[in-house]
Amino acid sequence: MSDDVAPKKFVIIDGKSVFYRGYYAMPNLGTKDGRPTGGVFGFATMALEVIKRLKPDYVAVAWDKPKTNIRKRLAMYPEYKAGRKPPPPDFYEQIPILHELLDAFGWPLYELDDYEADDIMGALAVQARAAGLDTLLVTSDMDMLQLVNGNVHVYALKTGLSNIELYSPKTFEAKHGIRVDQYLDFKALKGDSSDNIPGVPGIGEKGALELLKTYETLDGIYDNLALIKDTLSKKLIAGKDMAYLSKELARIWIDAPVKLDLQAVDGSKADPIKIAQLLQDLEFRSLARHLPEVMNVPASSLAVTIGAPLVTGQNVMINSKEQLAKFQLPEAEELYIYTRAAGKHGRDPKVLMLTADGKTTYSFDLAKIDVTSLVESLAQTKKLIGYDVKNSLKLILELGVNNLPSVSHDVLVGAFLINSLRREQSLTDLARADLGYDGSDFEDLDDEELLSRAPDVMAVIVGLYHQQMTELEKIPDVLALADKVEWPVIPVLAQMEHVGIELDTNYLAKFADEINDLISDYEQQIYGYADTEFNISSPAQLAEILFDKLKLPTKFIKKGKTGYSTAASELDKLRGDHPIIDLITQYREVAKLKNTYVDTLPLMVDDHSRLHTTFNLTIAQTGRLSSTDPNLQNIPTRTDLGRRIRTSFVAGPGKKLVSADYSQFELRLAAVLANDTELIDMFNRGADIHTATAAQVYGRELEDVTKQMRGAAKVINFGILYGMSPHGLSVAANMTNDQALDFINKYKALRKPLFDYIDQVKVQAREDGYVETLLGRRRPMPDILSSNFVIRQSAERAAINMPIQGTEADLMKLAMIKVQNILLDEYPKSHMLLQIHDSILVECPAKDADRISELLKNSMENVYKLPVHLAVDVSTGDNWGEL
DNA sequence: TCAATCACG
DNA sequence: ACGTACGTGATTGAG
Repeated sequence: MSDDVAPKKFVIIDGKSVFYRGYYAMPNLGTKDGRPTGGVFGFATMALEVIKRLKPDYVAVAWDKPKTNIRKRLAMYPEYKAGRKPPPPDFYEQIPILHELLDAFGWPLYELDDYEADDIMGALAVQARAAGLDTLLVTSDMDMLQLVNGNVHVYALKTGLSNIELYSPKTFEAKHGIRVDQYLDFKALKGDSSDNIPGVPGIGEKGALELLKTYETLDGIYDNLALIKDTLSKKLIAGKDMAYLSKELARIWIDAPVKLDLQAVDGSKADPIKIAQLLQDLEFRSLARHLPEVMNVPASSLAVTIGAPLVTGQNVMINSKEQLAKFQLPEAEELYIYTRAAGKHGRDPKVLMLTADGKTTYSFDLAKIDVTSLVESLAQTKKLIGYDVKNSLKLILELGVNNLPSVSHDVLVGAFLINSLRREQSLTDLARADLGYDGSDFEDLDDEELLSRAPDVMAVIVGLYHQQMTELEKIPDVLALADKVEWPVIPVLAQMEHVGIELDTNYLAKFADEINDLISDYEQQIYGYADTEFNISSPAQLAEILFDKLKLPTKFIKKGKTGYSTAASELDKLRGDHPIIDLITQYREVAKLKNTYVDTLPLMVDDHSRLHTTFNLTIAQTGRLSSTDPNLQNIPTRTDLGRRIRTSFVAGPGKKLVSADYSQFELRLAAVLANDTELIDMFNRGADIHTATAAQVYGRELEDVTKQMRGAAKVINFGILYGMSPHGLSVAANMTNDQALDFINKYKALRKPLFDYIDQVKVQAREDGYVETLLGRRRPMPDILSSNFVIRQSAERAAINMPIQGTEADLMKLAMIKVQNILLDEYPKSHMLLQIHDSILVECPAKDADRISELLKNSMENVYKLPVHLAVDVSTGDNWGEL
């Protein structure tokens, strides 16, 4: 292919359909000062994609006039497009912005009274063909297929905002069995509910396709009515007028009085600087960043608009003993720090960088020098500001320094505290999003490159820190939470991750043998019943065996996208129908244990047989920790077999494990948050809360409460914290819907303050757009105003739960800080090892076990002044399974 | 990469 | 008519 032969490309965008996409996909998108921008964002995203992918020479945008009266079609059929709702006001607010954007691109907008966008596109396409152009129509409207021919192509909008795909006639044919030129006749028969085009009553998609496959065209069908069976031909005769009317309604006109002016649609007039400014103003930062690449212009030409280049200072590289000996820590009390370590669990320190203000950065090559004594002095005198400071503190611990500096700010955690919904987590992502950084990924640099770019890294951390402090000062509660909880917990977690927990791999190896025997035993039995070997772990294959081969009843079984569910809750409904069900359940239990724990945990221990998890502070929307690699917060406890995994977690030689659990932590906190004095009193009297609740709901004496009553009360006591519905209760407590409804009503009357509180949280979420914990941690709740019922309800349940679960998380962190302070002071050989949301696990010298138990109970129960008594249970043993 | 499943609080 | 309890992470199979 040579350039002089290739025809020029003319892209015509169906503006409104693209705009609508964005408008509905991102209903909440807006600038900080409140201008809605969802539709514009959709259009801008698509516009960049069009430039990048289609590389057009000419571009035009077709638009339905806001008050088009589409007179001609209405004259034919007054109901045309009836029943369409007008778009809401924030739709129109965005139109002037769109005009600005089009102006920057230099793309003309074609709109005409009495003509729909379709017709304008049709007319332009025909004229473009005459001018020898290749025309690419970008739209989600399949009606455009009418226009397809050798020079006119349709690009369909696929899912997502920047996804366009050539809608080729061949694919169309393969999928539907008719050609694109039969599309208009197809629509004439089938109709279109969205445009209110009637079609032939009684004929739908299937019938229309069949007829057209046989008789080619609408005329062909009516010429051969005699050959069509009676029931169908009657419908066709009755609907003949409607069919031909529909055809005219759906026909795209090509005679709209628009004149294609190649000068006007010349795509090369786009002004990258203007576009960049506008995108920046609309706060579409990621789009702005991609602009240089999309428009094929140097990034530097747009640097001023898409983000000020980093102000970086000088780099003082320190990679020899001599240089290190001369080095003196800067005077400042607060130091910025960034570190990198390599190897399993960061065992191998590589890079350290420090600065007091970003002007002079000291970068240390840890492969060449030992900074232990430097780091030691750091610990005594400095407060740190960094990115993922926990990681830096672990590097310090790794060097053998146990006295950690305190944390003054962490830009990773800070970004999360300010907005937990944002996706950016890596340093590079944060720099790009908040500082307009447009360089390469810091994470991709090798150690040497990273050292040489230390001033950039530090400039980013300094920049993020100042930006975040400005934000945090506007939300003093969150700032206080950061200072009291979030920063101080970081060294605690660093220490826990560093110490790790011992795993008895011998015990686990023996358990593995048993498990393997069990698994092959279950496998053989299952294959026997199935009369074939298959992959029991594949839900697809399992469903086939159960429901096709064994013909088990599917009446009550949930159906997902991929077929019938084989989840435990569904299999439970089939118990008793076939012995294979119980076997599958048991197989799953042991297979899970084997794959997730027994086989994998031993591979992750260090030289001392200890496991080191990572606690993440910036994942859980409620403020809880999460644990990864391995996750030590979901070690089994609910079954006998599972508990044996816990047994393999042991105390080191001469030591004991002590666990301390808050009892009914969340329900107690709910009582406090709702100020439900009766519930608080019950807790403070030391009552069995579920039995007492059941007695109240059923109007019985305590001793007359049956197991079942208590069980139901327990379910709702927990369910209430998650916004449980009557249906949920009936399933979980195994009662009928009516019983559940009745139960909930009585409970509501009994716990009025609790329900008032729940309502109030929902109101607050709607008014403020966020909910918060007792200590001020926030969770944004954008979906609380969703027009989608299901999404809105789900947001309401999350909103109800967050203050409770989040306050639990906040207080637990406070308790850990308190415990750690005492341990460091008085029991330096004792260490917290794990936190599992409402409990902590401590390892201590055997002789200290009793005192540590007492200490934990005391510190945790008195962690925060509350009207409710917080009860903590402690227990001691040689392994976790005993506790 | 996603969906399904199941481990925990 | 819809879907049905919050918050996580790891593994597996399949596209």
